[in-house]
Amino acid sequence: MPIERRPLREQIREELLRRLDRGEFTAGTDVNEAALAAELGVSRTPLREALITLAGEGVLESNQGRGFTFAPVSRKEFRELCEIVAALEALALDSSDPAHLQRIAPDLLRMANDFPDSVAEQQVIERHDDEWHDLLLSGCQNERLLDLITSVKAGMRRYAHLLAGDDAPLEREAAEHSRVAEFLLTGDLKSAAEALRHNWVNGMERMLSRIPAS
Amino acid sequence: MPIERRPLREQIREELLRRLDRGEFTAGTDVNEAALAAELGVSRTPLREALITLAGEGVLESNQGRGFTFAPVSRKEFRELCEIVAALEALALDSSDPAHLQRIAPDLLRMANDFPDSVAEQQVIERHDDEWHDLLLSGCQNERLLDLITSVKAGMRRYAHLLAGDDAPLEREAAEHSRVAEFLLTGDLKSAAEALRHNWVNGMERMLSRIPAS
DNA sequence: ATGTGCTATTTTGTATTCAGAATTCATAGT
DNA sequence: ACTATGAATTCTGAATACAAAATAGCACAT
Repeated sequence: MPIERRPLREQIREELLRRLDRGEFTAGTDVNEAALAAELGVSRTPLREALITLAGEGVLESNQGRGFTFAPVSRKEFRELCEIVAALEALALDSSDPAHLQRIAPDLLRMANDFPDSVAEQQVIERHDDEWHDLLLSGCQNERLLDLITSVKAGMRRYAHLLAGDDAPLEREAAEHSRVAEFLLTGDLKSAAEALRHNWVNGMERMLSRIPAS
Repeated sequence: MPIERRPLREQIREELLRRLDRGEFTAGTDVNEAALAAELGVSRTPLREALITLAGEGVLESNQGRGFTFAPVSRKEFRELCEIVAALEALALDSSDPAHLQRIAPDLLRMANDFPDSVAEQQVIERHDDEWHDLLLSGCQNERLLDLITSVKAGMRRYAHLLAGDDAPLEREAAEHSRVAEFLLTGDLKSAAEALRHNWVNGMERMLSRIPAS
């Protein structure tokens, strides 16, 4: 097996995203580079590099002379992000091999049905959801598109922990995933893409109330 | 007037993009940080920061221990990028205020008609095209989407200079812009979005032959 | 001629240092 | 008490320094 060797900035970026998932950073507050670097046990240089990429993904904002701040959450932005991801995943579906989609449809259906029960911790639920979407897009040949989707989703991680603890959405989510999978089974791509978009928009509406009014 | 004060990394990024437009960097070659920094008259730190953001936008690739290389161009990637931008601009149109679109439609039409003549230099043509698209999206409220489009388009700049010198596409482009504008005039958003997508896909097909076969 | 192992050089990745901007805090004046 | 002014401090932005990895060159063996 190849030994993993990745630049520090990437590891830092991922660690920061993990902490974001856990809600360790409150939106709107600014980053103290020296303190954070010390906490992570690295120097400011690779930390800043990670911060810059995160700023490019919309997770942080950078203000001249004032450093980086965790971008404030807002219903407006969350709506915007959902619309973007919906469009991008729909495009990815569009440019996937129909045969492949039909092949993975049973797996998608199975995954949708045995969704984690509501007592599972947030982390598990999210991972499950991610895996479903990853499988869904596994046939997309447009690499740039897949990268882009990953990047935009990173920008949504700030909202992840706000969802935690609400059970109702879970079954709903599973039902919608099933719907998408069923359309794929019958080869009805158009409807599948539509259902997928509906999943995002609907999921968004459900979560919206949990986001503090700007 | 407020004095402009922007971080060095942004200025460097833009300068690099400008040079890319002029075809000063050949795809596939790697960046020598020290040399480039010296040439730009800055230190390696802000240069690397710019390189990292450009890598995030797909302009560069970064390999562990080997630094940054200008991402190679390929027909496949160009096709991918066009599809993405087409989808994103269509979404932007979708989430624009119809009234505003109808209001700017005459201007869009005018701009499309007095496109720069074929002897104009590439720079002028590109600027004109950009302005048209900027105006088109001026009514889009989805800020994240606009940022994303800008970012993806940055990734396309590597292909800009490959197009230079071909006249035929020009009139064609103008005609298609007119079509979009006319649909907007009549308020037919659906068709306008369709025509816009066609413009991207079509423009792509036209340019494809100019890209060296991977 | 080809390949292997070693050394020297170059280049990246990270740490540290330095200068200047922003913020804070205290003080003086109203 | 409240505002304005200025020094002290903190923090960022940029430059420099250092360590480790990669590359290139060369001698030597096959």
